[in-house]
Amino acid sequence: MSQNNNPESDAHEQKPGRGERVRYRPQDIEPKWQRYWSEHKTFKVEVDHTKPKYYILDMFPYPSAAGLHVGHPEGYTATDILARYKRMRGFNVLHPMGWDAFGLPAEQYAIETGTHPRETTARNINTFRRQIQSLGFSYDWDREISTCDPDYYHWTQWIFLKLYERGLAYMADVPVNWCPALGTVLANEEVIDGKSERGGHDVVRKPMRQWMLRITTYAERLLAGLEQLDWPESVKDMQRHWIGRSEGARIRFPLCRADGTLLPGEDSFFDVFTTRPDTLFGATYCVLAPEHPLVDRVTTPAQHEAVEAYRQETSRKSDLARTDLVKEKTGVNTGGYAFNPVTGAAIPVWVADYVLITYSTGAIMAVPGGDQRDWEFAKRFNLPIIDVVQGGDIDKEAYVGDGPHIHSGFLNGLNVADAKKRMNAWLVEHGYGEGTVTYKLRDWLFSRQRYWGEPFPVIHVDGKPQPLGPNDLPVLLPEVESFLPTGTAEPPLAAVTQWVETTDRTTGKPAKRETNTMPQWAGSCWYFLRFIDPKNSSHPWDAEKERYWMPVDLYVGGVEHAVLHLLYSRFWHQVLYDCGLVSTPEPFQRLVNQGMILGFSYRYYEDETGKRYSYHTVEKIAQDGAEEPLYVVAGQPTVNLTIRYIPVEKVEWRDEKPYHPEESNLELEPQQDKMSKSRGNVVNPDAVVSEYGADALRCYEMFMGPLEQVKPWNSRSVAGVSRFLARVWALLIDDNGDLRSHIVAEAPDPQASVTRRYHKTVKKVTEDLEGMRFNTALSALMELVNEAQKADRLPRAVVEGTVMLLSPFAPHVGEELWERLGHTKTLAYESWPTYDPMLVRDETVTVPVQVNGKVRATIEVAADADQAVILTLARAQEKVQSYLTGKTVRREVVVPGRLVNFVVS
RNA sequence: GCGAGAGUGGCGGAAUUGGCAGACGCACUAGACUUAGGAUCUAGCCCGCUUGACGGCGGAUGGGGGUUCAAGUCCCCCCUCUCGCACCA
Repeated sequence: MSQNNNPESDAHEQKPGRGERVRYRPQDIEPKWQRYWSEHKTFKVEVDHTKPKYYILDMFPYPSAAGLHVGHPEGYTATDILARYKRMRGFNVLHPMGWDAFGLPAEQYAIETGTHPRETTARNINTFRRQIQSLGFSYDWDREISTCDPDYYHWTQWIFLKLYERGLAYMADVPVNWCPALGTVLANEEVIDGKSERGGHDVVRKPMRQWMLRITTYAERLLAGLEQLDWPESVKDMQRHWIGRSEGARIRFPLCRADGTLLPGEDSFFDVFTTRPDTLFGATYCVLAPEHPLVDRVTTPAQHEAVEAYRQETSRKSDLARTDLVKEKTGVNTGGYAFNPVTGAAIPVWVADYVLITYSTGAIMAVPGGDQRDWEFAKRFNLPIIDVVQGGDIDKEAYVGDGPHIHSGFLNGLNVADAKKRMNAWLVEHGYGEGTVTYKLRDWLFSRQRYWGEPFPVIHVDGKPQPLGPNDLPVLLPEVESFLPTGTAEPPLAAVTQWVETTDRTTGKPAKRETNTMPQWAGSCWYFLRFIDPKNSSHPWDAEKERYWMPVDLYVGGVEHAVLHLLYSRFWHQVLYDCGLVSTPEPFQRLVNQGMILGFSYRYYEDETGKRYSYHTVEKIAQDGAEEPLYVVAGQPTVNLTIRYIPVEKVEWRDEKPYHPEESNLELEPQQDKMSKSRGNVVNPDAVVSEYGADALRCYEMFMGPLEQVKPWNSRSVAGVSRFLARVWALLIDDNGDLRSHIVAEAPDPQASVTRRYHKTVKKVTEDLEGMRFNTALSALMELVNEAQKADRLPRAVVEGTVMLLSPFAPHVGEELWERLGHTKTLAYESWPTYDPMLVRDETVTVPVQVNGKVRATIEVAADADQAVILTLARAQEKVQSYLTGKTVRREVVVPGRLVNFVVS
């Protein structure tokens, strides 16, 4: 493997510094301490009932071929700082790292190159591990796990069996997102605007036999469980929206003829869901989704052709086109009728794609007077609109507000809430439906037609799925000849005949193995439980260890997992809780999302002929319904331009402005974008480590701004933080590499400003760490160091405390200085410094004196000076006098220790 | 369209929650030390007016209004940006 990026290789050839000064050299000390931690297993933990536990977890990465980018260490640094801080506060800290190692890219790479995904994955893991370890994180590496390891997926399969036992796993024919280019089915969340999330290939709908997990059974609990979690409100909201609970009623509409007589037959009806059962009197037509099974039966021969044509048309439409809001509503009359149970009227049944087969029953009753979508449809096709709730103007739009019901028989005069109750009772009484709850959440499509995933512990006997027993686990992933998709919907495993063909142990009958594999989410649904007991070969985890460590106290990761990973994990955890296998109903007590780190990119524009344009001459034209605007040459709207990027390192800078390297007068447009190869704005952490060291990278990532915030990477600022670490170094170590002689063993002088600053800093850093305000904690440390630089004597206690305060942020510097202070073992378990509350308060304070709210003078007073003293002193100020003479003092505001304000006129 | 969040110097960002706006850092300017500096140190650095200078005066937290002795912070209206969701009946 290439050693080019190894932080141990010395990029900075020693220019003999003047007089051979011994300076801060991260290249020397960082590998030294990383080796120390690793050899001494400094961060190895076990259950210890004498200490409070703290489980702090990072979302484990998918080890991609690209390696770590600077976004990863942001969250990892934050958790590492807290892990180190908590250890020094006496907590038994569980802080593990592992790999989410099954996944599409390794398999796609295998398809392209024939390299086994296992090899690619192992290589990528090694890179990731090396990079992560070069940053000095205090993980307990003895707990490292990988989801593609049979010792791990053994238990993923085991949990699947638990789900199956409880009736939560089943097979069904579902219209799935079939992606011909990838040769696989994608989950809804992997499809964006009708294209595959990865690669942007076309996706079509196709019915297939699939494994499903009944997550909908847990909808209510997944919703309720959110209440007790210490998570960002926005994430909870996203989950609530995703679950999408809505209360309403199920109403049965029998099919009928134009004259209102019912059609015969068991299946001559359809159900609709409505949140507004109170508006049933205003239901003037019904709409079935084009995919609705009853469409054929409802459609009259005369309308058959038109309906068929419409269904064909919609099936070809992408989801994007179907949900495009700007377009007009479309639909076709089936010619059939439904019986409005409350009015007795025969109302027409239409087919329209604004009704989605995937939500609820795939059919609606249309109340154009009370629903804007129905109103638009009714206007378009001249369907009747009845006003059922007073308060709006149905000539202009549907009225969705509250008000007394009209034209509604027994509901007349009631408000919406009462009318709903009344109607629900009526529906039950007459057998036409009932009040009910519907969720947007759908059952989880749990199989993929892929090779690189967990095999299902299932065989098919006589065409029926049969779970294997726990002793048959793990079902190992077999070797395959080719990773190419079979071209059909058949998964690659189907081609491994020897593996597929098996026998049922209990009956001896021939059986076939399930050839689908589990989705990538499976492994990440429970990895935090395996970390608790990663080597256990007889159980997924030990129950007592689970009781000790769970729940995860703090979970840090990107917002991109706000819904899916976090919802799926919660679902599995609740099931495991019901099985009595875990002791907490929720897995992650506290969640924090780190903000994305952006990179500066530099763009220009190009037309078809290759002519380049600067952003000064380019105009953006927003397009309806499209994400990206159109770029044209200003004044020439016909010339369509393409965005081009110049990689950061190739940009030419003149007068602080970026220019094209080949066209020197072409000024580039600086932008802050998500880091990506195509934009040429990716910052590689290895490069930062080799230039400035891991401690500087860590500190810079924290110093950039609040953790949760999106923020741009600025390479020059890393140097500033690196200088700070060098100043800390120089504060303790002289040019010969010895401890500075002004560091003295004497007790700190409580009057010395550095002592007071130190105590304030202990307080500030401690509070900021508790509140995860790493940026302000670091600036407080910088202020302390600036102050300490001015002192001619530094008490040892202050110096040691300062090193300890800094050590969670810059652990290598921390350990090295700690050692040079004469200590022989790691500072990782030293007691966190404390402060003296008396020394945190200044004895005297500077108080501004305002006249009419403008500061005119400041006075120095004792911190506890009373109002009278302050006022007398304030009045005595010459400057204040000059503003008071000739004026009447209307009011005197004195906030002790804060300010004085004279209100005069 | 709906929901959430955010707008503070040239830049990243601070501001004890209503009390001196701009901490800390970057960039920049000047100086010192240097054979050298993309090293280090010292000082300056929101904007405008004014002063020979010390200084003085005024303005400023997206825009407008309000409450208050006092507003970046609280209230109302508007604008912009970011991120989710998006025909969910």
